[in-house]
Amino acid sequence: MEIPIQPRATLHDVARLAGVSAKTVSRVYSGSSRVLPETRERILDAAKRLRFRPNTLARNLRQGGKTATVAFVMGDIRNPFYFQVAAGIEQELSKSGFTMLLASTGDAPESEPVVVDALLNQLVRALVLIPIAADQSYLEGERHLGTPIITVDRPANDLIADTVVLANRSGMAEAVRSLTALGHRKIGFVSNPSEMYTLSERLAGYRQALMEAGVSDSTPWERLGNDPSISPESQVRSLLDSIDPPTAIVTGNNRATTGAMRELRTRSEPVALIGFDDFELAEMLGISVVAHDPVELGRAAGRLALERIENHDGPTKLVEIPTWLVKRGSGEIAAPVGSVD
Amino acid sequence: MEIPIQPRATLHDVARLAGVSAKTVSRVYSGSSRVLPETRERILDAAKRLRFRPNTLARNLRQGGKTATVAFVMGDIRNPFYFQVAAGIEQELSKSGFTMLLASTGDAPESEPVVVDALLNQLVRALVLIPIAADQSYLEGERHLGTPIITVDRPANDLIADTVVLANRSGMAEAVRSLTALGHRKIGFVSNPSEMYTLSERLAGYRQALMEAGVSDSTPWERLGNDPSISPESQVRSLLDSIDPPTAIVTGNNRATTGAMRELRTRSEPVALIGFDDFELAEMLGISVVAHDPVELGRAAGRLALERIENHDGPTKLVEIPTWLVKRGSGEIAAPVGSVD
DNA sequence: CTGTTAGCGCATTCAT
DNA sequence: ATGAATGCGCTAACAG
Repeated sequence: MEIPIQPRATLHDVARLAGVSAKTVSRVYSGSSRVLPETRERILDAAKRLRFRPNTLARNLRQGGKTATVAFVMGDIRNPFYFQVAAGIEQELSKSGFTMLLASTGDAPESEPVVVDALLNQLVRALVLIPIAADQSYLEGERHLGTPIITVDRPANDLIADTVVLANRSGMAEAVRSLTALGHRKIGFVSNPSEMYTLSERLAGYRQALMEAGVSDSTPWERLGNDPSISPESQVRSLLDSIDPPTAIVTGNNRATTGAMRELRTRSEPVALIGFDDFELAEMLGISVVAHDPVELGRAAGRLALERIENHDGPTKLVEIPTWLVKRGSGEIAAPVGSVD
Repeated sequence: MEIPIQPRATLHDVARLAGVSAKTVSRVYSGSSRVLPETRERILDAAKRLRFRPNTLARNLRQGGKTATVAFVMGDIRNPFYFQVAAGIEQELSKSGFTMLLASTGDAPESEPVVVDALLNQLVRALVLIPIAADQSYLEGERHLGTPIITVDRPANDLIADTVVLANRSGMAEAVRSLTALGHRKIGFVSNPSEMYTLSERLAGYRQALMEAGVSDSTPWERLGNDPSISPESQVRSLLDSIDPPTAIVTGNNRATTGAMRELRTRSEPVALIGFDDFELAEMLGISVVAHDPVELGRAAGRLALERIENHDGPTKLVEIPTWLVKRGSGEIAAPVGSVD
């Protein structure tokens, strides 16, 4: 790296070398107004020789302090789900020439405002956020400054903002209905600790579908994992070992599905299983799931951000990304005859 | 969203309201020099009332056109491997107050220069790149302008740059040695089309270990998947159906491992299998793999970027991230007696 | 400890 | 079609 670092050329340097004024060079790069083809040539030539690259900072400053970036703040950066979302956002933004600034809160609620603030200082044009703090009211000020705020995967608390969520409730309800249609009535719900909002929505969908099938109290078969130290496996175990074990199980998320599979593998009873969230080897393993497209979640958020940047007005939007039931066998096991009391 | 958007306050607005000069306000926000506690109070108070947020654009411009951002350009944004890398980069950068600008080339080699250029226009302080174009010489100019360039996962072509790669060769060699130690000599190498560099390194490690075990020509057992339309399954099938089938198989990457598993499941012959790249359910499925930490790959790249930003000089660095063999059963199947001719 | 002057690199007036 | 002044918001360099 023995590089003789040369200073960065400016408009003026290019102008001098090309024998024109700075403004003319500026015109070439803004693209808008017309420049004589031959002077343009001379300028581009000079720019190339000087490795000129217009200073976005200065340009943006002059144009009213606006950048072409959107911030995305997520929780645990290792969670593949969030990265799929990030992928979607980036995909959508790049179509419009925007770039994405990415940061994570490391899943620490108290760091959310800090991280968000750091990004807002970069003068982003919009903020996409997976809310993790208890409360997003600290963003109220920024919102009044005209920065569009979009939350993903769950709504913000104490803040008006556009939101993109999965069809958690209806997706889970569909899964449970497919089980009740096969005669199941005793259906376990297992979820390891997960974010409150999505869990409660999925649980609501589960209860609703059971209600429709005539099961009014499903609490005996619910294992909600409020205690993080209890593994999904052990929850499934407790279900199956109970006096009145379920004939089918639905899980509230990816991790719970894996845990359930692990436990069911050690059992001989045929228990139907439908998971929430698809995963890579689910097809090979024949696991039925409520699938969805996390990338689409991101794309929707990206579009929402761009729309708001274009036009700040209009009512708050709530976008729901569809889920769909993928039948791969594990969920298509009929209830044993006589299993319904 | 019926927000009465208020104009953004500037230093001067705050100064006026607090009854001081702009510079004093500036001092409060730069933090460096001392300001009388009571004036500081007044200023912070005024700032809060005006929802003041220092304009990073202007600040950076004034301070020499430098931002606190690093660009990361990756190929296919849906590839979880790259996102793990991104996670590592972000993790490391955020420690030093830098943020990451993220963009993807959508795996289209011809778009790499375009995407890179867009990010460089944002005046990033360093560029981390997963090279995908045939040639990175187009970055020579930027390098001379002092922008550190770090490539990840594979070296750049025709460009001097710091590089972080996996220990592809030694990792694969270790896996193959563990098989030869169990008596295997006929070991298949299967890889679906993957990036040239990593594949050739892993192949080299495979060949080297076989050489050590006295197998000088392994080509009959190599299935390199240069044709994207040929699935790993079919390659494994062709191996097992050959006149002299292998007693063990190593795969060149994640996808090939899954494919191999799929095919081996349909077979009765006990064939040892070791995959390259770990995956979520490998443990549950008992698949031995050459594991590595993609996040660490990113962290190393992030550190390298920060080092170079601090100090541009010094020799080009090549960092190799270790891999390790995880024995879960599938690779610990001894060769059948008499399988060595 | 605080204020004044100047200018970062560029684009928006208004000229010519 | 091109050029000259002016200022975006902020901070370095100097005052005082």
